[in-house]
Amino acid sequence: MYDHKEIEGRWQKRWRADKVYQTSEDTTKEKCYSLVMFPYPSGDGLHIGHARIYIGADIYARMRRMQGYRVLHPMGWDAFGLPAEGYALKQGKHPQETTEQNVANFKQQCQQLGLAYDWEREINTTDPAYYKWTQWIFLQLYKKGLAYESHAPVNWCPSCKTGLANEDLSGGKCERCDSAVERKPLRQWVLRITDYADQLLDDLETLEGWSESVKEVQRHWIGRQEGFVIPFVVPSAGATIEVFTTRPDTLFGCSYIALSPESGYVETLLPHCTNREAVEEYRREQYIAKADETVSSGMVLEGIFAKHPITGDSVPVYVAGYVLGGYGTGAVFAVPAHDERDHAFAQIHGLPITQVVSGDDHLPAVEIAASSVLINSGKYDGTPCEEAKKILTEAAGGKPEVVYRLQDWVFSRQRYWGEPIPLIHCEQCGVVPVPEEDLPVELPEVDSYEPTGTGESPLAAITEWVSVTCPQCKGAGKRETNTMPQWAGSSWYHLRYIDPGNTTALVDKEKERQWMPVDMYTGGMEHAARHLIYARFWHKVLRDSGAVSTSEPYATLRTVGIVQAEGGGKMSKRSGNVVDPLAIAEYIGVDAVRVYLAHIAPFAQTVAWDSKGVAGPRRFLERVYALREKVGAGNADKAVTRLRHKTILSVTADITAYRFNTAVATLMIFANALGDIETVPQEEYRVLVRLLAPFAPYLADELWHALGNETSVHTAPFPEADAAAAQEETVTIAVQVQGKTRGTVTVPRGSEQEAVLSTVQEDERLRDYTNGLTVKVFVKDKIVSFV
RNA sequence: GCCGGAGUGGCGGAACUGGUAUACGCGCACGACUUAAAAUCGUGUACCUCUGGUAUGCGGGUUCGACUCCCGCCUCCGGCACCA
Repeated sequence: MYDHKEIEGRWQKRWRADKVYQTSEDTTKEKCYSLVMFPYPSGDGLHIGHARIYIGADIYARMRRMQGYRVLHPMGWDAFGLPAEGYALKQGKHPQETTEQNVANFKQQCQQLGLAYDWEREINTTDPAYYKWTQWIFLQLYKKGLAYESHAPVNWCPSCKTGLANEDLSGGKCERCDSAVERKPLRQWVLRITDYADQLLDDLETLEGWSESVKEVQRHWIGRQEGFVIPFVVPSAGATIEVFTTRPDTLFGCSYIALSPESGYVETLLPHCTNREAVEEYRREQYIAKADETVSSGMVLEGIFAKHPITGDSVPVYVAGYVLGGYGTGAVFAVPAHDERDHAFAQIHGLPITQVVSGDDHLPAVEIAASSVLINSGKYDGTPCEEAKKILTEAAGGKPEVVYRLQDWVFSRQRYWGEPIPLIHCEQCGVVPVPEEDLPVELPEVDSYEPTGTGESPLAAITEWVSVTCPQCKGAGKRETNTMPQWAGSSWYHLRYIDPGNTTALVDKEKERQWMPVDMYTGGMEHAARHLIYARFWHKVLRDSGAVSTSEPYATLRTVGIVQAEGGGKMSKRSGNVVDPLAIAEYIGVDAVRVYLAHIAPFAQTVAWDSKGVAGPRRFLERVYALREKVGAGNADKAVTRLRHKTILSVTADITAYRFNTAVATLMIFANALGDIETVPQEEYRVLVRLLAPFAPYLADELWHALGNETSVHTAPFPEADAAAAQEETVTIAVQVQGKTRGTVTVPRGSEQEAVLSTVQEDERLRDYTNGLTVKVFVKDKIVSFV
């Protein structure tokens, strides 16, 4: 038994002292930027999911370093945001203090896991030297007109007491605390991410190293939809309602107009309707509990009628809960015969249901058949639907329009623990950006940082911080008191690692070109529609302002599968089934935990923890350790040498493709083969130890030194194979009769059909089977098939 | 409902562009060592009516040959969900 604790402690110290994992500046080497999604350092420490991500990326980065790449493999802390602040509140401490504690703990745990990070490049989003540049990027956005102030209703979490972006919701609830979210009009800063919607969508096609599933999530999140806008005039109010539709062909089936409760049109029309109070009351209700409202909810605007743009008929106008404020124009024309929601609404409110498309009589008939034509549509009767879309749009004075599901990014939080938004409100000059030379705007020390719930950040109460001189007119000004969301710091951190100490620029241009883009980005699928869209957006803005040279930040993306609790299901503190990777490592060693996580399943696949299964990897490492005593002079026989070359080839290919599970299996086969021979030739063992090094870095270095090496195995060259030497001299080929395998024959590699057939004849059983049959197919070195 | 992914031994999984299904590991059984147990090592381990036959979620198809390709279903997991 090897003493894993002793070995781990010794090598950790040694690696640090020898700076084994320092990033190489040798630009003659090919670069490899391997990045992991940095964690929010919670009070619970690293969990098994972190470990699986970091270990996978670590195996890859370690192999690349040994292969002679110039590897950048850094780590940092995403320490601003609601969870950090919430944790500090619970502890009754300042978030600064708890963040420092948690970071220290995480860092120690990362080091224990043997992760080969270059700690000289460690970053922390809460460090003023870091968030100076987060604020700087915000100013660039502001100056480009990509940040704007809005008073529109936002998602408000009554428990977190802050406004949230769409991306912060999950099923209409707060992603953090699961509270039902209300709609609340609030002054806020919003980023114009929709300006980049097309680029974010189109450039997905260039990301060959991304899985289709992540790209699909992003495509859907962006939700580009081509349709039409049609104007409906409301003569009594002197207003025009523009509705968005993908089905202008159904215009003759319009029974009413439905407006979102949040729609500006409601505002415009209110003074002209006779039931103003009731409508306002209804809107208020809708703002609060929107989640489970049915299609039926709605209220007519009495006295208001829109003019049908083709027939000229008067159409009633409703405010309806089912119409979204943030999609299209916030107004739709309703066709109860051909839309399920409109149909349900019309039935409840007693509105006409007129079928205008031929086909299915069972209403609402939603699908358009290729043969569908218009009916009940005046002179347009008989026109095929697709054609009618254009014709009716034109007749109605409408035009084509593209809309997106993606909405602008609500960027202010009414909380303390975040980057202050670097703007000043001046009575004379309006909104004035903080001059770049005055950055960072540091978060002030406070006694109480609890959220207020008033829609204002706790910073608003700190008068001495809020009151400033206007940089423009030198008059009295007030600081913006909202802070940025947690997503801000993580939207550009990949650039900071490249040049962590820079005080004069976001990133040095030369260095940026030396490292970007990130070659291998490893993390969780949960960020597919959040962090990964935000980071791509900021990166494109930075490209447009010349700060970065690439259009996309992450060339290849690898997402990890979830580690479930023993027997399946989610790990949770409540169920008491949380597996702590470091606690396991206490008794079986870090190397065994690493090998276990690598071997258990394909990296991207969900897998359940198996407490019995972890013994296997330790046994394997024990066998490798025991082999050192059998190492001696001499050469291996041909079979072993061939296996060595085959092993090198497949382990290298597997790690490159993140197939760690099969890489481990291959290593086990090789190690088991060495276990079967009397004296293990040194050459074979040297290869085994180096192939093992990315997986079991501690034991590998121990064994490497036992072989007489002075420097770390992690700076040794990764073994290379001779493809020819990996070739078998003989092959076993299958003999099939009518497609069934009846046996095999072993022949020299490359044997022709005649030679194979004569070998078949030598086998009594196969001879009987194949007697009188003809060869249908012969594939060299693979099969011979008789019929 | 829509989109994406996956169904292979008792379990996690392997099988590259169609070519010997079940690698590797866990578990289990038996054996060795031991006073005994643990640990370790060795052997075996898809199923059956076993000279053969049947098995990769189910039903078809293409092929000399299908886990792999095509058509139609079922189940599970993940994401989005009043998107006009």
